[in-house]
Formats: sequence, C-alpha cells, structure tokens
Amino acid sequence: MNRKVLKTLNEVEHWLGSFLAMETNLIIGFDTETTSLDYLTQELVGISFCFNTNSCYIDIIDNPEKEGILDFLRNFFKYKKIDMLIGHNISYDLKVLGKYNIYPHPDCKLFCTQTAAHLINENLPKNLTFLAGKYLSINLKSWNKVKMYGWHSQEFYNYGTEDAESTYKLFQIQYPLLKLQNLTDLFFNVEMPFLKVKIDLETHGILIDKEKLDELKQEMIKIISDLKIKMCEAGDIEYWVETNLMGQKEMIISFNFNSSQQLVNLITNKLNLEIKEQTDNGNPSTSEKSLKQINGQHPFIDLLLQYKKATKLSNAFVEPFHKFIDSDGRIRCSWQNTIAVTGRIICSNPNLLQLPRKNDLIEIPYEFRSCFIAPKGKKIVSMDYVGQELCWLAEVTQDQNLINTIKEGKDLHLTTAKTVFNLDIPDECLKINHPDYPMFKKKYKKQRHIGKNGINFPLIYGKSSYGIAKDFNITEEEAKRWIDSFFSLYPDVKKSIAACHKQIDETGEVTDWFGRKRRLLSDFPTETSTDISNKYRAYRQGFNFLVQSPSASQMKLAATNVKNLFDAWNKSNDNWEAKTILMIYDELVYEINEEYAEVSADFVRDEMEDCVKTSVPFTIEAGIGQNYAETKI
DNA sequence: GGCTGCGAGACTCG
DNA sequence: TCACGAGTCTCGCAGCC
Repeated sequence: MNRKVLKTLNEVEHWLGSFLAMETNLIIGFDTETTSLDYLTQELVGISFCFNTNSCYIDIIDNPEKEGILDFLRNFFKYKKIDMLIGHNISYDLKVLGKYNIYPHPDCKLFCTQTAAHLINENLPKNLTFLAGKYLSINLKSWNKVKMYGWHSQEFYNYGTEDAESTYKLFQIQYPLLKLQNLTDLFFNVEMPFLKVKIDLETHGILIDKEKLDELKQEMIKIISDLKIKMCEAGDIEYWVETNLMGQKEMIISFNFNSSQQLVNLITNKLNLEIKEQTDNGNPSTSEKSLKQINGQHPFIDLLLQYKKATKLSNAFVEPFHKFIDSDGRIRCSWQNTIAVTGRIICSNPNLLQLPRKNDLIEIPYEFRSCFIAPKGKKIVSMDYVGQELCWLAEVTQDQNLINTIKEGKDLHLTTAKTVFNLDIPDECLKINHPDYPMFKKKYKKQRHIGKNGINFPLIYGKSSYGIAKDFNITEEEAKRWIDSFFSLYPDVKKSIAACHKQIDETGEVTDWFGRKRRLLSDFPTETSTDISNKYRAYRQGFNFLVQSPSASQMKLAATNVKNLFDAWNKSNDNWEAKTILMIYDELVYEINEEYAEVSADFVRDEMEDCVKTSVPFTIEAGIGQNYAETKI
C-alpha cells in the first residue's frame, strides 16, 4: 500500500486531483476522525482515503490551511466521477462532513461495510476491528490508545489510514458475498438510500418542552412521596422525616420498595399472601402480572402497582431525559440499522421507541409524550401503517381469506373474535367504515381484545395453546380450540407456517420478501431437551422473521421516499421545512410548517402506501398535533 | 469499605 | 418447546484494590 500523510492544500490537491484526472469512475474508501461523538460540539480531526493500492491521511485540525482543504473536499466529494463511496458506519462520516457542508454527489452510491456485514451474517459482531481481523487478518489498534499520542502523531496518522484501507479491502470481499447471497437489491435499494434518513433523524432531533418536563418531574416527586407514605401505612412499615444538610425534608424508610427480595418477604410473611407466579429462576415474582393476581386481597398491593408505574415513568423517562437535551432544546438519539436481526432500526441514548403511552393506573396532569413538541409555527404529523404486520402475514402466506378480509376493510381482530366465539355480528358490520361497526366493537370489546392479544398476534409470534391457556387462565383444550378456529378461517397461514418449519429443517435459514436472511441453527439433533427447545425456538423466530422483517424494510423504503419528497418540497417555493423526526416501528413522525401539515399528510400517505408493490393493500392513519401526544387522539 | 462489572428481574414500546 | 424483536433501570452479588 502506497501511504501518504497530507498536510498542505498543495499536497491534497496533487494527491486527490491525480485520481480525478483518471479516465475511470472511482470507487473510494474513506474514514473521518473526530474530536468526540457529540454532534453539536464535535470537530473534524482528519480524513483518510483509500483507492486501489493508494491511501492517504489528511491532517485537518489546527491546520492553517484548513479552510482551503475543506473547500477542496467540498468540490471533491460532489464530483460526479466518484461512482461509489465506501465507509464503515458511513452515515456517521457523512453526518460529520455535513456539518462542514461537504456532501457527496446525489448519484454517488454508498457502501456501508457495517450494514453489509449485518446482511452477510447478522449473528456476527459488526465492528471494524472484528471484521478486519476475521476477513483481512489485520489487527487494528484501539482508538483510545492511539488518541494518547496526539492528533498530529505518526501513530494517529497510521490509525486513520489503516481504517480507510481496511474499509476498502472489506468492500472487495463483501461485494461478491452480497451478490452470492442475492442481497445486492436489498442493500443498494433499501439499506443504503435509507442511511440519508438516519442522518436526518440524528442531526435534526426532536424538540422538548423543558418547562413541561420540569413540571412533570415535580408532580412525579409528589405522587411517589404520597404513595410511599400510603404503602408504609398499609404495610405497617416504619418511617420518619429528617431535615438534610440542604434544609430539605427527607423521608427515611426502613424498607426498599424497589427490592424484589424485600417485597417477596413482606408480601408472603407479613401480609400473608400467596404469590403464584414465578421468575425464570423459580423465585416468587413481583412483576405487574404476578401482583395483579393477588390485587384486592390487601390494599398494599394496589398501592405497590401504582408505585411501580410511577417510579418507572419517573426514573426511566422524566428524570433521565433532561440530560439528553442539547443546548438548542432538542434531543438527538443514536439510531442503528445493524443491531436487530429482523432489520428493524433501533434507538438508544435515549430510546425513543419505548416512550410510555397513556396509562390508566396513576393520574398525572398530562402524558409524557406531550413533552415532545413542534416549534412555534410548525406541527407534528404522525403517520401509522394500520395493522402492518398482519398485512404482511397476508402477503407472505397469500391466504386469500385474510387478503379479502383486509381488502374489504374489515377489523381483523373483531373478525377473528367473531369466528372463535361465534359472535352475532353481521358480516358487513365488521367493516371499519360501516355505521354499526363502532357499536359492535364496543359491545364485544373483551372478545376483540382476545382476538388481538390472545390469538392474532401470539400466533405470529408462534405461541402455543399451552402459553395462551396460561395467559388467559383457560384450559389448554379451549386454547387449542381458539387456535384451530383461527386456522380454519385462514388455512393457508397454517400451511405457510409448516412450510417455514420445513425450510428451517432443510437449510437452517429463512429468506424474507425483500431477500433478507435469518440464519438459524442448522441442525437439530433431538436427544436432549435443550436441542428440542432450540429447535422450536428457531421455528418461532423463523416465522416471526418472515412477518417482522419485511415490515421493517417497508418502513425504511417509505421513510426514504418521504425524505426525497420533503427534499423536493423544501427546495420549492412552498417551503414545507419538513423533517423526519421519529421512526417508531410502523409509524413515521415528522415536523412541518403548520400551513402544510394537512396537505402533506396526503402526499406522505401516497408514498407510504405505494412504496412496495404487494397484492395486499396497505392503509395509513394520520394524526396532527402541536405535540406528539396530540397526534394520537 | 468502596468501587466496578455483571446477571437477574422488572418495565417500556411495536 | 411453551411469545417475536428491542433498550434501560435497579438490586444484589462477586471480585478487586
């Protein structure tokens, strides 16, 4: 490898310029180094490139010619002769470069080696150090160690250059592997275009109403304190109040309500109640499900259930969210497309995919979700796929009855309930737009709940009659009857599940509608109970994958198309100023100028409904509000 | 005695 | 066999200095 360190504009122009002068289109590996991971404050330290057997590191931070070099890079990246840019976790590098207004040409293909690794084998680690070791036998140094030598050390230059080189070499190995496994379509048409949405999500973030969050924090402190006193009284637990060094009153309790061990001891020995549920290790369980079984037998239990709800909301959401708010009042979390084996994107620091919904256990002045707001003059718009996974169940199994039920616009959960429980509902009243539908939905609320949470969804997850019987406190025979009625309604679903199991037996893997693969255990010797357990687990995971995975890919495609639509409108005279701010499984949330909120929903609906050509129609539900909670009313 | 790491258990979401 | 896919918090124990 012919390595260079470039420190002057002249050297940069000469080295990169020599590539641009070539006849061929360019495929370039690159990597950026930054001062920190924090988007608002981070600075570009340097950038490295690799092309065939040539590599370089450009020293940027503290460089007197920095502006000239950045200007040159601005032109270099948008040069249309660059066919493909390769990077490991390339969205990170592009996000950093975006801060300096450096963008690739719109026609330039992206190749993220981290995403490629995830498609090639979802079960292996995806970090560059591991991949370089596995595929290239290169032992990469650790960032923390190299950083100690300083930004301008030879060690750091080598480190940066080696990353670009490894990325380029990985591409040379991964590209044929993607082709071999028929994954290039999914990679280039779904995963890579989606990275631009990921960058939008991470750079734009979502605005928080800090005052409201503070108000909710104070309210939660009061609710929890009141509950603690009531629990002490109900459980005959000693407590007293002391004034601390700051002059604040503090409640001292000789008991920890967060300790499951102490709770089990109190409930069984002092309150004399019998806990029936057990944890995986065979200990008595203090979970919500377990406590609900003995609720009503002692006032302490109801208070404890409220306490658990309140402390979870306070400790996991209201309190910690403060520290994630950036100086401009927005939260920018980290989104990842290479963790979930089903291709779903996941979110962390904080995880916005698990924002609590409205609860009916404790009374709070407003929902937590209402702290997520649109700035003045803008609105939040939320667009949901209606029953997305059940629609994919229909598409994947091609069950004509299920497809027809969806096409006719019927409520799938009520339809299942009608069949299983022989409900007296005329067929046409199962249609959501029929005037009598709301009446029947209300009348058979309980049966519909079972249809949804006891039959439809559990069967996608592979739940057995044993599990359903346990959850709904019915006999296994009755649970079996529920399942049989479901399969008599949708016989091809049953056939499809059996075919999936056969596929797993034969090949050890399944492939979804978009070509994504899930590699499960390849052989199942059946001597031990562990083997049998693993086999059935693989069956459940396999079929669930066939439904969950295309839903995730569809969301990525939809989000990408919607982003392209926004980009076009944002550049037009009617500037929408629209940005995607959240992607929550089957839901796309964006922020937009309020005058365009209504009309944009229609355009976005079209993009979401039509992004995949399926025999099953997809429908979208829209919600508009000043805050996120309002979009759900 | 205090710090750190880790597994268990519980809870959040679709 | 006994529900799929995730992240985060607290407790309590083990190991270390």
